[in-house]
Amino acid sequence: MVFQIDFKAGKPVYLQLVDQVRRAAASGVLRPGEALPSIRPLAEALRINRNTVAKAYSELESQGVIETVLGKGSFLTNGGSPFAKSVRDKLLIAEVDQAVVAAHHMNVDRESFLALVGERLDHFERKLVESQKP
Amino acid sequence: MVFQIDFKAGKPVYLQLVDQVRRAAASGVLRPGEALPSIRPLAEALRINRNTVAKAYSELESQGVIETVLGKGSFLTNGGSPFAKSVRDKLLIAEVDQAVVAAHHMNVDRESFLALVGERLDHFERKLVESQKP
DNA sequence: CCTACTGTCATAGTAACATATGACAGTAGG
DNA sequence: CCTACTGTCATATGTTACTATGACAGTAGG
Repeated sequence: MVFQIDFKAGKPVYLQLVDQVRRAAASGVLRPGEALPSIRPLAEALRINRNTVAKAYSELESQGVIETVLGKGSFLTNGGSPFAKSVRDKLLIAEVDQAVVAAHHMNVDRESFLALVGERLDHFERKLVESQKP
Repeated sequence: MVFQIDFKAGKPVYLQLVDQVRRAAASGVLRPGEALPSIRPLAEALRINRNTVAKAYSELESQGVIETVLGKGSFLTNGGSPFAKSVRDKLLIAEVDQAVVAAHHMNVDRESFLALVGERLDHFERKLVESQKP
């Protein structure tokens, strides 16, 4: 698992890490129960501070993506966020709406947009299958 | 046009305004050429600072959503963002990916997700039609 | 011209983010 | 037990993002 930090991205570093771990989990690159890189080595590899990685992991734990045990490490949960369904639905709708608004504003028509969504779904499904082969 | 600010949303106030104006533009609630609320009255109505509104409008102008004339006001452009197509595509893909990852992570399957996307497209198309009637 | 509106700029204070460092606590293996 | 690994906490520091305040500049109409 290789992570990548962009300092001039405008987005907070710790949130970049959160997103990438979530993506790795969603695409199957990281599997349930699997251990994440430990804080100190990962911080060194990414050239960022221990506390920044710790903050990202802490955020991921509060989102229910990982579980962390003092002295042992952090591990992917077997899936299923801790959010109530209604809350999750609202979050998902908000995400979808943002993409839909962006498409509208860029004059992307319905068919093109649905095609793009299909493409991206395929893209992640492909990564998921690949990661389960070897 | 009524805007709504949530101070405990975690998201910067000026970006909340940007999103809402973009949504209003995308859904047709605001039409090309139409004047936006002027900075000071809007700031007062929303109980936020004039400069916060000004910053939102400035951001919207740099995104090509509105045009603003000193002493006259700010107006919706007749559409078409100033971004090059490739840049726009990357932005749109990033938006879509974020929604797709969220869906994956919430164990929402492909069909349900596509159904949701269709729903939200309908939702905005409906608002667009409604706003063009009267 | 003057007043009332428009947006704009300069400045300053507060909060968030990231880093750096040191100390502490639990776990595993020699 | 001791050492080396894990995560956690507290504190300090610098930078940047955000918000707030007041002064400035262009426009329109009486």
